[in-house]
Amino acid sequence: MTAPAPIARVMVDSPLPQLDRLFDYAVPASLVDQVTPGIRVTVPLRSAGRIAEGFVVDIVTEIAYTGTLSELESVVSTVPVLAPEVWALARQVADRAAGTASDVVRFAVPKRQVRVEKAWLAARYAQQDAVPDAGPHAPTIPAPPTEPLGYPAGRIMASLTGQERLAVDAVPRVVELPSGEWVGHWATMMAAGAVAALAAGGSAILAVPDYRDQDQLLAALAAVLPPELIVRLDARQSNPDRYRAVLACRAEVPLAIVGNRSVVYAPAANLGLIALWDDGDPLHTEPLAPYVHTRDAALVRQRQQGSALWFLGHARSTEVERLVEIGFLGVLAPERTYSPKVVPTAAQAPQDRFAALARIPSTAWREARTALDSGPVLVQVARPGYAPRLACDSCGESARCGHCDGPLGTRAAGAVPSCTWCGKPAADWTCGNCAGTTFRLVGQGSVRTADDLGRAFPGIRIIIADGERQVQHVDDRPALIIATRGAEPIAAGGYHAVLLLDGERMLARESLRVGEDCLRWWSNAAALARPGASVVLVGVGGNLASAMATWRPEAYAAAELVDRRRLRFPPAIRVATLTGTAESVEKAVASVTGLAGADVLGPVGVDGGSVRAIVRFDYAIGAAVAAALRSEVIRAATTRRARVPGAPVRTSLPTLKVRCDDTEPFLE
DNA sequence: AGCACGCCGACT
DNA sequence: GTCGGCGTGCTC
Repeated sequence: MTAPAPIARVMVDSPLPQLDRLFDYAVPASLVDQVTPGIRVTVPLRSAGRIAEGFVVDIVTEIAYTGTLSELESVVSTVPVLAPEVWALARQVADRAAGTASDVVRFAVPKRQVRVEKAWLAARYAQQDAVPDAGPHAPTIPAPPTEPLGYPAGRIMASLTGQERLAVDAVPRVVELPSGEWVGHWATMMAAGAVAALAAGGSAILAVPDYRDQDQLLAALAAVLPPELIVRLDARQSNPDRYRAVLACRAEVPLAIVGNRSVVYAPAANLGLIALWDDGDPLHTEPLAPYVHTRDAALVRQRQQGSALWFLGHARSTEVERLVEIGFLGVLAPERTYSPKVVPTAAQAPQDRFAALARIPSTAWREARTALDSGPVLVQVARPGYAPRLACDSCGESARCGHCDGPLGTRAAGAVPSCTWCGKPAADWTCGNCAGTTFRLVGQGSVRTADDLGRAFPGIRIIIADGERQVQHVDDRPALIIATRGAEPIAAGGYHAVLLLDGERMLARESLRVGEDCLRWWSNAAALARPGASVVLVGVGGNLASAMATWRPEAYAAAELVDRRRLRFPPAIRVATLTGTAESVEKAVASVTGLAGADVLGPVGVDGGSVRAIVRFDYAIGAAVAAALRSEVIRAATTRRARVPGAPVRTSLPTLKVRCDDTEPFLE
């Protein structure tokens, strides 16, 4: 009796939706001992001639397919780069988003690096040959965290052993690490979660939105874990480094894996914790198809692998609030209330002449004046540069770029204005409306605010921190730090006062999420203040100001969610935007209109002759809607468009695009 | 994507 | 009769 011939189930590495399923191939005898799940192979596709790359995702002996099987063409390498749990994750994430698994696998598996693979294989065989347990470098698994960190004793460890899903209210403080570096308290909390996971025998995936956050987290981790247990995996690394990191994740020992959004796809087989910092930050939204938010990928993965799941933040996103309200997430709050002293201030005319000079209200000016006697003061502004906008002096029209029609701004006092879109300087500008040649400045950027404050506070050190001038840390000496939102440095010991200046301007942005975003920007800045320091919120009232003043961001999120439910806006429901030819969008709409719990807005015409429709659907029918839309995408990709006489024979543009859970579906 | 299969007009 | 046009559909 011969053993049944093995059959490899292969995911073809192609972006085509019609190839997004498994293909079965006979494993030739010459390759049998090399073929394992996760390896890269090449396979013939559609009779001889065409060779495609793919990943073996499974090896079976029986399949439903009754046709004649082709054979695997070759093994690209024996390194199992697509871990089984990552494949399962990619499949389900793609299904949920009506996308293709190979699009998701792109985030999980970097481009192949032969040198890195060879080094990894060599190290693995060396390890296998070595005497077991003899490694002098065998890392010691850390003991569970003992520091209470402001949370009830034992809760961190309990959440890991109980595989709890939690919204964690971060402590709005900065803390000093043993190294002398100051970081947000949240970073030490995430590090504690990682230590707890490792102590319980599982790896931790820690996802942060940007590199500044990542630096804080890495510093906090370095204080509690040996470096060999920390893996950095982010998009800023070179491809070889990323590839090395992905392979390193597959170690026997549990690891702390740190990175930005795509780290959620890291191949951690034994997963103890997935923790996300600041899930409301738009950087957690993947800008590539199928546009899956890190939060959603984490939710899928948590269910598949059964780890603990933490969403940490100062402000609570409406998405997390919804999950709390339906009982899917518990809440872990600090043992006592840590609230920054927030002082909402109307944008009243300043009485003080110095304050008038800087256009800041008297209250804010007084707070800054007092605080500057003893330490650094943070001033948060909305925009970088000098004047974010220019207007024609005679007719008042906004000044536009002569090349691309983008808005003009200035970067420094007296500087030649330049386009904020294309960057081209506009040396001899004439108004397109009235042919005027002089303009006036509109609004204040970080540089102009710094100039004004410099005059109001003569002799005070001024530091500007924005996208161009990155400043991560400042010391505890008196200084005015003018920072654009999200670029605030961390001050040793915390700021002695925080002024949030451009609230009105930030709120003027047209967005469904504008309130949430502002609350996030302001509370993240407020969390950099030292205990007892004043946080002055200028020119903002209403429930946003009271949410800040009472430090109850979840109350704001809850109220916001009530509105979204009433209006049937996300995240109360899910949405999918369908873009494409009138015919394909109509068909896709028809495929979901029969489902109870789905309704459609549009279609309406958009630029370029396409149309767009928005499907709103309840979470309960998400799988059905995504499946229906996905099959419409395949249909649109495989059936040829009806020929228009006289028009070009065909275009290679896809006739239907589906995007699920767009954050701003109703704008554009 | 590519490439084979298939069903209608000009050719030896 | 059949050679080849490209529209249609499939890929283990």
